[in-house]
Amino acid sequence: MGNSRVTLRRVAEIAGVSPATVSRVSRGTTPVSPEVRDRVLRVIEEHGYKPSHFGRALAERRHGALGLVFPGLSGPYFSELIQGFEAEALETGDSVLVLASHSRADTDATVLDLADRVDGMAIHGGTVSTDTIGKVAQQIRVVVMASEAGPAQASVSAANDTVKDLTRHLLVDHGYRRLAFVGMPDGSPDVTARWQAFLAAHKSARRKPPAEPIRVGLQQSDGAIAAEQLLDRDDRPDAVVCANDETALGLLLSALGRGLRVPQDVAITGFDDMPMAALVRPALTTIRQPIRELAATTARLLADPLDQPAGDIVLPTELVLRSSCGCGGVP
Amino acid sequence: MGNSRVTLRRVAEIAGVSPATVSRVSRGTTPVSPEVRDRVLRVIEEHGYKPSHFGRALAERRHGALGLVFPGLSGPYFSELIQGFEAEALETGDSVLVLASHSRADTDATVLDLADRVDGMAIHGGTVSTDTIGKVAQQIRVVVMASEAGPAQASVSAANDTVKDLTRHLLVDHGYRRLAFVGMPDGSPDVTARWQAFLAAHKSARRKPPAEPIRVGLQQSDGAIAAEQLLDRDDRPDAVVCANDETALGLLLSALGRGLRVPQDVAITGFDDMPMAALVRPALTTIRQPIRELAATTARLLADPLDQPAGDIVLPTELVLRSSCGCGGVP
DNA sequence: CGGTCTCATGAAACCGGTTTCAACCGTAAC
DNA sequence: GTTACGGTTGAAACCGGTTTCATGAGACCG
Repeated sequence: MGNSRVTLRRVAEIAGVSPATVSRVSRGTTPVSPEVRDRVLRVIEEHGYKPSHFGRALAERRHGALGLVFPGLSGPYFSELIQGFEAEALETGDSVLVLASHSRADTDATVLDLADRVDGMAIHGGTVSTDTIGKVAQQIRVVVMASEAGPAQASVSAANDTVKDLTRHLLVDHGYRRLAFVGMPDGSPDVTARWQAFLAAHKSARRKPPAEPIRVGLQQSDGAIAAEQLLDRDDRPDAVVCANDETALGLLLSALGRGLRVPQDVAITGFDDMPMAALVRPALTTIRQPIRELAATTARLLADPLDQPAGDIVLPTELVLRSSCGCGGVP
Repeated sequence: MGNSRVTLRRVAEIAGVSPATVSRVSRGTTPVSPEVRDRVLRVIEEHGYKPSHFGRALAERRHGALGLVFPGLSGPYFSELIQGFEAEALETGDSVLVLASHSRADTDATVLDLADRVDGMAIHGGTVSTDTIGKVAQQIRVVVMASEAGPAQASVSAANDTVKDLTRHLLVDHGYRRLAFVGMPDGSPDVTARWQAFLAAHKSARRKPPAEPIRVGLQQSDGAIAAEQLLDRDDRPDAVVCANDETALGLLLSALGRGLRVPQDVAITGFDDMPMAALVRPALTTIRQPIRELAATTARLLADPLDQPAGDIVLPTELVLRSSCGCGGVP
C-alpha cells in the first residue's frame, strides 16, 4: 500500500510556513492572510494532504464517532434504525460504530470496551444490563432507545400504549372473545410495555385476563413457530395481537399456508407498520411508529454539545386499521 | 461526566517508575521484574487506568477498526452479515464501523471519508463504484464481498451458479414451461450472476430464452410488488425463480393471499435458505449459502497481517429441495 | 513623529501512548 | 580482580495534529 501519507509538518515544510499555519488553513478557524492561505492550499491539493484522524482525535480529545448497540436481529425495524441513526450522524460528521453481537454473555464487556472508542452511545433497550449502562454513562453520554431511561440517562421511545386502543378495538368493536398475544414480555422493554397495554385493555373492558403470552422472539420465523402453538389446537384464538409486524407476517403466512382464512378464521395484528404490512393480503392492521425519527432523535441527542437534561422523549404512534383485523371490505 | 481519566504518565508518577515501564507492564511485551510489575499493576488496578485508544492508535499507527459497507437493506441476510463480520472482528480485538446508508448520492464520498478511520474495509458488491473502491484500496486493505474482485482486491463470494442446477431442476425434473425470474440483474453483482445462471440453464436445456426479469429489489415487499406484475395476468408463469428468499416469501405470501395454491398453481423458489424458508408452508425450495462464513472469511482476510495475494474465494452453496417447487409430498 | 492597537505568524507545549537507545545493575567467566 | 554479558530500567524521541503565547509588522491615532 502506498500509505506514505503526507503529514501536516511536511506540508508546512514544503509551503515554507509553520505547522501551526497549516493547521489553521486546514480547519479555517483563525484568519490567515490570503496569499499564505492560497500557497498552503495549493500544496495541500498537490500532495493530497488529508489530516489524520489519529492526530486530530488525540488533540481534540474526541473520537468523532458514536456507538450503536442493538440486538443483532433482522428485519426492517433494525435496518431503519441503523440508517436513521447513521444519516443523522453523518450530518454532524460523526462515524457510527455498531455492536450487533447478540451473544449476550460477553456483550457487557464488549460494550465497555466500545465505550472508550466513541463520544456517545445509543443503547437499544433489552441488550445490556442496567448495571453496565450505568458504568458506560459515567464515561460518556448515553441515550437509551425504546426503553425507559435509567436514572441518569436520557431515553427515546415510541408510545406503546396505543396497543391498548388496538386491543380495545378487537374486543369491543369487533367483539372477538379469545385474544392471544405473541411475544416475550421479558425479552425487551418494548414488548413488556405492549403486553401490559394488552392486559390493561382487557381489564378496562371488564374481560377476564387473557391467556399467557406465546413466548417467542421478534423475527418472522418466530411468528411461524408461534403458529404451531396457536393454530393447530382446538381452542384456536379468534384474534392474535403480535408484538411486531415481523411475527405477525410470519403468523399470517403460516395461517394462509394452513388454509385458514384471515380475518374470518383468525384476525391478526402487528406493530411497526413496515412496508410489507400494506402490501400483504389481507393488509395488516398495525400500529405505526416513527423508527427513523426515533433513531435520528437519539443521534441528535448524542451529538448535541449542550447538555440536555436527562429526559424521556416519547414519540407518538398511530393505530392503522386495515383488513387483517376484520375492518374494511373483503381482503 | 467524570471523564478525568488516569493517564499512563500519572500511573508512572504514582508508582514511582518511568512511563516506559508502565507501558511495558500494560502491554506485556517486554519482561519487567516481578516486584515492579506487581507495584505497577496495583496502581493500575486501584486507579482504574485504561490505555486511551487515541494515544495507542496514534503510536501504533493503526485504528483497531474495520469498516463494513453495505446497502442498508433489511432481512436476515444482512443481519447475518453484520454479526458474522463483527464476531470475527471481536476475535482480533477490532471494532466495526458500518456504513449502511445506501441510496445516497454521496455514499462514495462517505466511503472515502471512512477509509481513513479504519485499517481495512469490507465492501459489499453493488454499493460503491469500482472507481471509488480503487481509491480506497490505495490507502487501506479492501475485500469485496459477494462480487467479482477488481484487479487489485481480494473478494469473497458464494457460488451463484447453483441457480443453474435449480433452474434445470424446474425445467427438466418438474417439466415447468414458463419460468419467470424476479430480481434486478443490474442492481447487484449477486443477482446478475443468478440471472446469468438462469439464462444458461435455459440454453443448455435447449429451451427458448425466458422472458425479461421482473425488475424489483431484494426486500420482502419487493416480492409483493412482483406478485402484482406476475400473478394477476393471463399467462401466469408456472414457476418463479426469485433472486433471494425475501422476495420469494413476499411472493409466496401474496400468492396465498390471492387464493393460489403453491406449488400446484405456481411454483416458487428462493436463494439464501434463511430460517423462515424451512418453517413456511409450503416449505421453500432454495439454495443455501454460508452467509456467516462469508462475512467471517472477509473479516479474517482484512485482519490477517500477512499479505494475502489478491485472490477470489468462492464458498460452496447447496441446492435445498423442499415442497414449494413441487418436490415431496403435499405441502 | 511616537505610542498603541490589531492582526498574522511562528515557537513550543500538549494530547497519551510506544519504542529505541543507552546506561546501569549484578553475575559469570577468565 | 577485571572483563564480558544478560537482563531491567529510564530518558527522550516520536506518532500527527491543535492551541496557547509571544513576537513583530503594520495601521491608526493623537
